[in-house]
Amino acid sequence: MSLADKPKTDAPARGRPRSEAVERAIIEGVMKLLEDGVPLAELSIERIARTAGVGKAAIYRRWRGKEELFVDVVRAAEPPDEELPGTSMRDDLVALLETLRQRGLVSRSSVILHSVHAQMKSSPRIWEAYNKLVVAPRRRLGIEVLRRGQRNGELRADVDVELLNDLFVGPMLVRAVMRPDADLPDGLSERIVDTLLEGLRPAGSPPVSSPAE
Amino acid sequence: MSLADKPKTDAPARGRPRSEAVERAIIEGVMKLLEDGVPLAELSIERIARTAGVGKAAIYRRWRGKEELFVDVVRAAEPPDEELPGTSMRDDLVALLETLRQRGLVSRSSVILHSVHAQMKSSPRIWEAYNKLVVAPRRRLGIEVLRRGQRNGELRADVDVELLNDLFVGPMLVRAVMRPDADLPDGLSERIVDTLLEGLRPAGSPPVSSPAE
DNA sequence: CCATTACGATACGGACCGGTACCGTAATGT
DNA sequence: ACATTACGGTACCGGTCCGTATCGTAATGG
Repeated sequence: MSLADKPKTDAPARGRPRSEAVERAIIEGVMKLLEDGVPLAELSIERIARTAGVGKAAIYRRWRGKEELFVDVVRAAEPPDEELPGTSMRDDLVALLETLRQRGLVSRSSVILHSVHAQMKSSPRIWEAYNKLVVAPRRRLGIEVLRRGQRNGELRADVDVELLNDLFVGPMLVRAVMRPDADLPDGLSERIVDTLLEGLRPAGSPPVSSPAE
Repeated sequence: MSLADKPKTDAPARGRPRSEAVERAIIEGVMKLLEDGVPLAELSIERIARTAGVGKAAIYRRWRGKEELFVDVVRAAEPPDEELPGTSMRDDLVALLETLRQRGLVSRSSVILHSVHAQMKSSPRIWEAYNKLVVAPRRRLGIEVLRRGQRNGELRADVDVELLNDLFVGPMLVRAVMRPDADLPDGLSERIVDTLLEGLRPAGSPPVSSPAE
C-alpha cells in the first residue's frame, strides 16, 4: 500500500507532487519515537505528526491509519538480506544465526522486532506483513539450507526439517527477542550450531539404541 | 503490593472490610478481557471497572495504577509448579518442556505469556515481576536438572549450562510464544529433548574432533 | 447507636485522540 | 496566468481516559 500505489493507479501528476521528504520524515519519526522507548501503544497520529514536523493531513493523505503506516515502517527498517557463504551447511547456518544476533544488537532492528511481536496478538495485519516480508523468506532460506545439508550428509535426514530449523533458530531468537537481559556475545552463533551438530551427550556415550549399526 | 500489604501495616479493621469478592472480580475481569482478545493497550481502568461490575474507586483503593494491578493478575494466573519425575535428566527435561507446551495451549496462560512479553519493553516493572515470579524459578530448576545430568554423565560437561538450557527451552518457547500459527503437537517435548541429545549429525558421521578451534 | 470504612454510581475537569475541514502558501503541469 | 494538488498549522467535534470527589447505602467494631 501507499508507497507503491500512488504512481501505479494514475499519474498525470497534475498539482504539486507529494514530497518524498515528508514521506521519509514521517517514517523516521515513528522510528525515532520507538527507539526512544515510547511504548507502541502511545504512538498516536497526532504525536507522530508532531515529532515529524508534519501536519496530520499529510499522514492521512498517505495512509489509511496507524496500521498501514506501521507496515511501511517495518518494511523500511528491514536491512537487506546478506549473502550466505555457501561453503558448507554449517557455515550457512552460522551466517543465518549471525544475522539474528545482529538484529538483536542493533537498536533499530531490535525495536522493530519487539514492537511487531508486541502487536502480534492485537493486530494480526502487522504480524502478517512482517511475517510475509521478513520471517517467511528467512525461514524458507534456513529450511533450504537444512535440506541441502541433509542431501549432502551433513545433517541427519530422519528429523522433520521444520523442527530442525526451530532447534537452530530458537535458542538465538529467545535470547535476542524474549530476554532483554541476555547477552549475545561474539561467537554465540558458532557455539550454537556446533554444539547442536555434535549433540549433547558426553563424548564417549553410545547413542542409546544401537551403538554401531 | 496490595494483597499482602493491607493486613500487615495495621489492622484494627475498623469500618466495613474490603470485599474479597471485589478483589477477585477485578482480576477476573482483566483476565476475561485479555482472553477475549482485547489488546492490552486498551485496558483502561474505566473499562476494567465496567467489565468487573465495580466502581473505579474500588480499584484505586487497592492498586496504585494499571501496572500494579497487572502484576497481581500475572501472579494470580500462574498455575502451580508441577513435580519433576526425577527418574532421569532426560525425563525431567521433557517434563519441563511439557509445562511450557501446555502453557502455550491453555488460553489463560497463553494470553498472560503474550501480554507480559508485549509489555516487556515498555514496562520493565511488569517484566521484572513476571521474571522473578515465573521465569527465574523455572530457569533455575532447569539449570539444576542440567547440572545434575552433567554430574551423572548424561550430558556433556564442556558446554555452558546457560547455553544448554537455551538450546532445550528455545525451540519450544519460540513456538509457544512467538509463532501464533505454529502447532504444539503431542510428543513435541520428547522429540526436542531426544533429538538434541542424539545430535544432529548423521548416524555414522565422525565427531570431527574439534570443529573450529 | 455511632463512627468508620467499603461499596456502586455518577459527575467532574483536564487531557489526549481520531478524523475532517479549513486556512494561506508553495510547487507543479498546461 | 491558472487550475490543481500538497504543505504546515489550526480549529473543531465527539469520544475515551485518568484521577478525584461526592453521593446514598451497606457492613463492620465498639
